[in-house]
Amino acid sequence: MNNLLSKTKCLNLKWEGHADCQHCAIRKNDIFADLDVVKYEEILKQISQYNYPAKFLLYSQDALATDVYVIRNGIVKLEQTLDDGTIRIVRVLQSGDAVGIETILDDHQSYDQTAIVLHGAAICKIPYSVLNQLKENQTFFSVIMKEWHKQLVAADRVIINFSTGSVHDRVARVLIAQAECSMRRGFIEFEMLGVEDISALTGVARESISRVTANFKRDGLLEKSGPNRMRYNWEGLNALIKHKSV
Amino acid sequence: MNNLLSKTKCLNLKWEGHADCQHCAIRKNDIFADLDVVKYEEILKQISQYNYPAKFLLYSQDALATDVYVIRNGIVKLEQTLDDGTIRIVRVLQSGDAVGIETILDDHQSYDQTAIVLHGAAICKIPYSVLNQLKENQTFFSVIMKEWHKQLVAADRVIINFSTGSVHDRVARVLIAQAECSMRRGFIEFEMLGVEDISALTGVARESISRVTANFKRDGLLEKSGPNRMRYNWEGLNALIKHKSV
DNA sequence: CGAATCTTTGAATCCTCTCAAGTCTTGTGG
DNA sequence: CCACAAGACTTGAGAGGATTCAAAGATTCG
Repeated sequence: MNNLLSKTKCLNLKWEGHADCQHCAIRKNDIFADLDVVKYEEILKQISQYNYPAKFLLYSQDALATDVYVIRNGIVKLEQTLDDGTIRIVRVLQSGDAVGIETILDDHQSYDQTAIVLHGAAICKIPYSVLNQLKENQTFFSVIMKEWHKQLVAADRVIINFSTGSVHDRVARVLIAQAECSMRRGFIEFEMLGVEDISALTGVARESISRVTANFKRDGLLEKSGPNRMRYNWEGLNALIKHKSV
Repeated sequence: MNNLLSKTKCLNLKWEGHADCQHCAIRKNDIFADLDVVKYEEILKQISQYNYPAKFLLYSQDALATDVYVIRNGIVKLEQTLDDGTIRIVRVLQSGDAVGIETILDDHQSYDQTAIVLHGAAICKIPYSVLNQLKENQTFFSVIMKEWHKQLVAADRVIINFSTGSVHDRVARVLIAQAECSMRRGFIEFEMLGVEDISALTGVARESISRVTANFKRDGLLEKSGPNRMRYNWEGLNALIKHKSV
């Protein structure tokens, strides 16, 4: 545990003010899409927005669940520690996703996982009290359903794409997922996950991950383009998977 | 796909009448825990209860989501087919769990997985129309939240317990989960999952599963006690895992 | 009872892990 | 701004584990 804390950052948060939900880019996916304007003002004040640095610990497993976080920009991992101390990432969440959605459960217990920011992220923090006020709202119901659903899809992705098949395939699928994510934003390069994280995401030894990515680089599928940044070869990466499909 | 259908059963359902929610053993976990009695009667009529045999196909991936099923008794697997034809079980659901909960999403799309009954199961079938009527209800909100949460816990269990570590450990954890399930009901034996299913649950080759279970039998941890039935050695099984911790 | 399906077992190969050492990065303090 | 230390990544070699293909043995169900 101390070990974990020593590797994560916890201080010096940049306060970005109250959330500007009116102009939020992801508001179409947002919890506050159809609230009436009167209640809107009061509720808004309780929501803060921060820029979190990489490795920032949002909350840890078993801590009291007090806030739901909504990712405006960036990536957050949810990880769980096994009996033998192994860490396994159970989902990777992105722009528009909710982090710590179990806060909304009535007997709002503790968080199920530890949430850590992967790449610098802009995140809104929504206290339980706000969520509680909204439970009467009709549209809130369906929006929250969708959030739960997104969590499930993310968990299933870890099972199907990242925990199945050879190490070669798993890593290829992780990279493709990363590339897809930045392709959507028009980039041809992405911030690389650390070997440690890919290992925790795939359940494969660090060294094995390293060997495979090294091969990808030699084959011209990946190319370093800066600190922690990779330029990728989209067709090449996808071909790795496609070839396998009988 | 045809291959799949040929292995599942679809016919000769025994109609068990409208659900008897008043006397339902799992009603404390049930969707209808706190509904007022007036609406109760109308809604009840739309819910059917069946006894499904093993291997029964409840619905398949991509079929239109029309009903949520609630397991009163038995086990249901949710599986997903990968690009290369591999089948992976993404969760195993039990008494009290909801199957096909994505039905409740507003744009009620298709099912995300294929649902197949593992061991004979008593299941209630709840049409979308019923769910839709209930969305106004306050307590319905929190009950449904819990159902989503249970799904996530089940998915995480597959990642952490069944997709991590050596084949030996994964199989041991599958057996322990099965044993736990029947221990809760006071039995010292349980219905064994087929090799095929354990394989799809752990992402490990059938033959490897077989080898490991064969060893468990030799070591006196498992003992055949009937067709598909196993008597288990609780301490022995758990010791397999405990020893590994640190 | 027999056919079809599912399970067990063997042997060889391939893959992945482990341990260990060396290289490269990153962040910090002088 | 450079140098150093800590941490992260790469690489090698050997051992152990898992997969594959193939064939024999059990079970189940009609």
